[in-house]
Amino acid sequence: MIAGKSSANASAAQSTSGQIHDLLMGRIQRGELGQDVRLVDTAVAAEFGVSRMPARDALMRLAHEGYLEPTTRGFMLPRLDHQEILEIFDLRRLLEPRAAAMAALSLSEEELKGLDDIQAEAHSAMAADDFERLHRACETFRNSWIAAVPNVSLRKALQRYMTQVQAVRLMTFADKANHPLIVAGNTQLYQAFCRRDAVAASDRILRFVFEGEAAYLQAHGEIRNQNQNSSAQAG
Amino acid sequence: MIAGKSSANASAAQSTSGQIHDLLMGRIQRGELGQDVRLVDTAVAAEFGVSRMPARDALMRLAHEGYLEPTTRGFMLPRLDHQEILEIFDLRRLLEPRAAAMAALSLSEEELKGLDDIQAEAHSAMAADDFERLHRACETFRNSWIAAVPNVSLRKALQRYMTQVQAVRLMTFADKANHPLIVAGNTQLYQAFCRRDAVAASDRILRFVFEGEAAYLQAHGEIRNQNQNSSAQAG
DNA sequence: ATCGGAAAAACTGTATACGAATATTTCCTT
DNA sequence: AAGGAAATATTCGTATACAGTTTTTCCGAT
Repeated sequence: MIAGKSSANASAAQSTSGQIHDLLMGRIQRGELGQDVRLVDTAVAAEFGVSRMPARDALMRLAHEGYLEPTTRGFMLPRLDHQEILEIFDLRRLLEPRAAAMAALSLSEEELKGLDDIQAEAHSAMAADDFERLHRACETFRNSWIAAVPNVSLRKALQRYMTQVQAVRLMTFADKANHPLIVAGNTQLYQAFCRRDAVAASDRILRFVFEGEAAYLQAHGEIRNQNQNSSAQAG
Repeated sequence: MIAGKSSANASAAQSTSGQIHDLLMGRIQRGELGQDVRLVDTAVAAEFGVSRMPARDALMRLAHEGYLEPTTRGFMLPRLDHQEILEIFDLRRLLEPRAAAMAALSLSEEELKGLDDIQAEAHSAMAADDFERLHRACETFRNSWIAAVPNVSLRKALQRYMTQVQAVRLMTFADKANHPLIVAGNTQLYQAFCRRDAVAASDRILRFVFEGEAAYLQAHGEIRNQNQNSSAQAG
C-alpha cells in the first residue's frame, strides 16, 4: 500500500487514487519530473504497491486537470508550443488583474504577514544566489495570494494553467538578470496589497504578465523568428 | 456494445469510454437529464451493454470537466449555489468580451452565414412560440461564435462552465419576456461580427452578461433576499 | 403510529486477467 | 549499409470479481 508523506491530507477519507493523485501532483508542481519522463500506469502502480486501476484513475485525473498529457505510451508533462504559451499569457491578462484586485481586498493581516515572510525569504535567497530557494519563494508568493482570491471559479481557472505558468517561469528564471525584476515586482504587489489598493495591485500584475511575456519572447527569440515565417492563425 | 447516433465522431478511433462520454455529454447539454437524476456506473454500463470500467471512466471524465458532480451514490448534475452563479457571471465578464472581440476578427464568411441562419431560426421559433427551438437556436448561436475564438486556452476556459451557463439560462429563459431581449442582443452581436467591429462585439457581450445577471437576480429575487441575511463572503 | 437498530441492497473502489493496439526491436533481403 | 517486414514487448482498454462503504428497507419495541 501507499507510504504517503502528508498523512494530514492523505487521511482515511482519501481514496488510494486520490492519494496517488496528490503525490504525483506534488512532484509535478515541484518540478521533480523531467520533460521526457513517461508515467505508465503499471509502473506507478508498482511504485505505490497498488493495482493499475487506482494508478490509472489518478493519471487520468491529472490529465484532465491539465497537468499531464496522455500518449499511447503513458502520460507525459505537457509540451506547450509557442502559440499555446502566448495564448496563456493572453488569458492571464484577462484573469490575473481582477484576481489581484480581489486579493488586495480579501487578504487577511495574517496572510499579509505570510507574504512579507515569503518576500524576506526571496530577498535572502537572491542574496545567497540560491536559485531553488528563490524559485520556491516566488512560487509560494504567487500561490499564496491566489489562494486568497474569494471567487472560487476564478481561482480554479487560474490554477488550471499553473503548471504551464511554472514551465515558462523556469525558462525565464534561467536568466539571472530577471531575478531582481521579479522580486521587485512582488514587493510592489505586496505593498499594493498592504495598502488595500486594488487598482495598484491590478496594474502591477498586468505589468508582471506583460514583462513575463517579454522575457519569454526574449528567451525564445531565435526560435520565434523561425516560427514567424511558418505560423498560421489557429481557428 | 454501443449503438451510437453520431457515427461520424464515434469512429473506430474512439474508445468505448469516449463514446459514452460524448453521448452522455450530449444529453446533459440538451437538458435531457433532470436535476434529480443519478448516473450510476452499473446502470450506464447496462444501458450501453459494456462493463463498468468504460462507463466509470466516462462518468469520471464528465465530472472532471464540470458537467457532473460525484456523490457517494452516483453522479449528478451540478447544483450551483447562488454565490457560485454570481462568481461565474464575474468570470464571464472577464473572458467573454475578449472572446467576442477575437471572434469578430476571426469568423469566416461561411461562419457568419451560419450565424445568420441560426438567427433566422431564432426569429422563426420566437414567432411560433416554440420554446425548445428558440433555446436550441440561442445555444447554437453562442456555441458557434465561441468555437470561432482562435485562442484555444480561452475557448476551453469558456467551455468549462458552459453547463452552468446553460442551467442559469434555462432559469431566465422561463420568463418569456426575456426572449425578444435575448434575440435582439444576438442580432446586435451578429451585426458587430459582420462589421468586424471588435469593440462593439466586446461591449455587446459585456452588456449581455450584465443583463443575464440582472435577469438571474430577478428570477432569484425572493430567495436572494433570504440569502442576503445569511450569506458570508467565501475565502 | 413512530422510532431505532439490524439486515439487505445498492454502489464504489480496487484487484486480477485477457485481448487489442501500438511501439520497438530484430532479422532478412537488396 | 539501409530499408522493409515480421516478431516481440509494452501499454492500454475493458471484463469480471471481490471487499468495503453507504443507503434503504424491514422488523420489533414502545
